[in-house]
Amino acid sequence: MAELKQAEIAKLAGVSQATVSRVLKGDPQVNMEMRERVLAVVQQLGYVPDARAQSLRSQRTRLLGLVIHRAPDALAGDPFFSALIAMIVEQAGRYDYHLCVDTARTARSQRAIYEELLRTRRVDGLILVESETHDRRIERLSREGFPFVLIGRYDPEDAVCSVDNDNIGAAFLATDYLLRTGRRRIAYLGGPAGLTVTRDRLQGYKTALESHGVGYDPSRVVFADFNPRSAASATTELLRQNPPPDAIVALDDMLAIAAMRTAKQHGCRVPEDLALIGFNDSPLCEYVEPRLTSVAVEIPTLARKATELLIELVEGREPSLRRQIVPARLVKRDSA
Amino acid sequence: MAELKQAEIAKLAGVSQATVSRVLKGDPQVNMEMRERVLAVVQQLGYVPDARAQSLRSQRTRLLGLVIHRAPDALAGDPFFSALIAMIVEQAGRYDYHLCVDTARTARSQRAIYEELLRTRRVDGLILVESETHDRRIERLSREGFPFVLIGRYDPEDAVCSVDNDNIGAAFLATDYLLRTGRRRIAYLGGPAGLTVTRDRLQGYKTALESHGVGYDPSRVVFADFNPRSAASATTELLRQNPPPDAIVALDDMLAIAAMRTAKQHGCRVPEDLALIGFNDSPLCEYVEPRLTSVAVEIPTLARKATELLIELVEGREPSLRRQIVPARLVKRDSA
DNA sequence: GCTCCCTCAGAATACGATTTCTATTATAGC
DNA sequence: GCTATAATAGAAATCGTATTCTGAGGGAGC
Repeated sequence: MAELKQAEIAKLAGVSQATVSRVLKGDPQVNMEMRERVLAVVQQLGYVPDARAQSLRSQRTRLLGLVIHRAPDALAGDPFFSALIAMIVEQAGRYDYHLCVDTARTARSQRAIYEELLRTRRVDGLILVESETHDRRIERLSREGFPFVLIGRYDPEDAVCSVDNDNIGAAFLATDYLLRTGRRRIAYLGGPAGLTVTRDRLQGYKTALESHGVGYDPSRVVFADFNPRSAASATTELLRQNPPPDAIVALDDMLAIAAMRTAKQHGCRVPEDLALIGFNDSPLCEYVEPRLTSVAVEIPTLARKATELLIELVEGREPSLRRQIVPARLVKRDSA
Repeated sequence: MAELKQAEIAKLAGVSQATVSRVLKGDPQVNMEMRERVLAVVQQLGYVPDARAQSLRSQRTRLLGLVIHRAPDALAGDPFFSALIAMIVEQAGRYDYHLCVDTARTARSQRAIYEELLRTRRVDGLILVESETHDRRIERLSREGFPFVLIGRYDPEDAVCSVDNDNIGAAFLATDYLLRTGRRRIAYLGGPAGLTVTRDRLQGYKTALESHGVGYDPSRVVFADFNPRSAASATTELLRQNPPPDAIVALDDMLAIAAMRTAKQHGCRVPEDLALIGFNDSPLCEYVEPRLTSVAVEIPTLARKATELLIELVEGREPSLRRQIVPARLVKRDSA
């Protein structure tokens, strides 16, 4: 099978190469007879245009980028990301885009990877997750005018396109529920302190406490990295207090489950002595004992909106809504 | 910031564009003085070559493809794939390759996506997972001479490059362990019957039974799709038998955990009445109650070898080993 | 002193598509 | 019947880099 190019098709169809291109692009300026002649040959040979050449000429790769800021092993067990990736891929596919996934464990390699993706023009746009409160990537990308969408929130820059869970509302929901069911010594187990999501949920937690007239006690707030050891030691710190908390709102299900294990090891009964609420409503929740109550964030919606928004930016349309909030809801199970 | 091209750099450094290209490619045929002059300008302006142009000219995109044959929602909760993706990305990055992830839920879209990735030359090579016993993708790719590596095994074609867990050995390990601990009515809960991995592990299971002189009973073998309902109903089918099995070897941890839940709902005690062993040693195992005994497959090793093998193929080197087997080991916990 | 070869850098071309420009033909308008 | 205009397809330029081809200059060998 000889290498297929538009030139070959053109020769076989007895037209010029420009015409072949026009037919394939659906240009209306080409008459029926020619169009059919070309399409016949294209069909017969199964010709598909070379994406590399298209990319160069059109300055578009039809590739979107997703960079995940975690070491591969911290990512490995996390169902949030496989869901996110799957949904973005799915959604991008609808518009004929593909997804390029990268990871970057260290801060240095993070910058390098953004530099590379941006400068080499390998991708048309980027989806960012796990933003920090002062995020150099975001400032950089904004300055360069490179299309990107944030999954999460970013305060300083107002023009940044973002799609976010209603994290403040979600944490409020969880904390409020615990308060209503009689808990009073509610602790907050956050992720890394620099993450926007950690701060937003802390905010919702505080607001709920206030609305019930329960004092906010900073010693009941701890932070952990996304690994079991860190989560366990943070939980232990909470449980050692006197009196110990009677409930924990955790940043995500993995942390909540790690806390559950630790609590059990300390002889705590869940939910009698300690109520637990996680985030993400991951499949895990159903499988642990007791089943974990969790705040469901709609990952598919999040992914869909982010992807659509990014594609709008990439294709130069002005998005109708630059910031979108996806509501969350509490899924009650047995742990709280 | 004006558009940066080699031509601009060349002008500023007072050399030809060809020289700039040569310097950046590390061509030894260019003397020190010029090299430094060019590099100075490159550094100063932060110039990085355009990947699209490089792709067209060199006929290489430096992109590898991974196509996952599951509906996004079946993928969502599965930690195996996030681990796999993370590790492949990591490994590919070492060689300056990126990863493009696609999903394809239906058979038709599967073929379309392979067609597309292959014909458009958007990726340099493909990693295939979850191969079937008669896999048209594989035959197609082989015929076209397109570089690809299989994670899994494929019998008919001998020249196919693949990296696989020692699935037969692993299932033997699990089954043998159950037999040694006194179980006799051991069932096998497989995935979709067409998958090679389902068959290979069935093979190991059978061999172990035979080696202990325990008869193989086909009614103790059931298959399920990768979703909780399917797993639950397959398990129920097993438990309804008389006498019911006293152990289940499941194809993966998700299935094993689904089986565990179902068994509990039927009033079965685990492991007293029913022992359970899963596969993948995912983080889940630690979190369920009782903790799940599982066969650990080394996902990082698998991903690393597959990626390295694929890159060898892509770059036209003859790989030293076309088929590699990664050993598995049993991680004993509380469920068996 | 001349040739030969070697080193090295610039000029030119190729990669495969898209798009602008140009030319041809047909049609309309008067 | 002649020009103005549209419709349409071919020719040519372009995207930014890699590489082949070409030529200039210098050193070695006789």
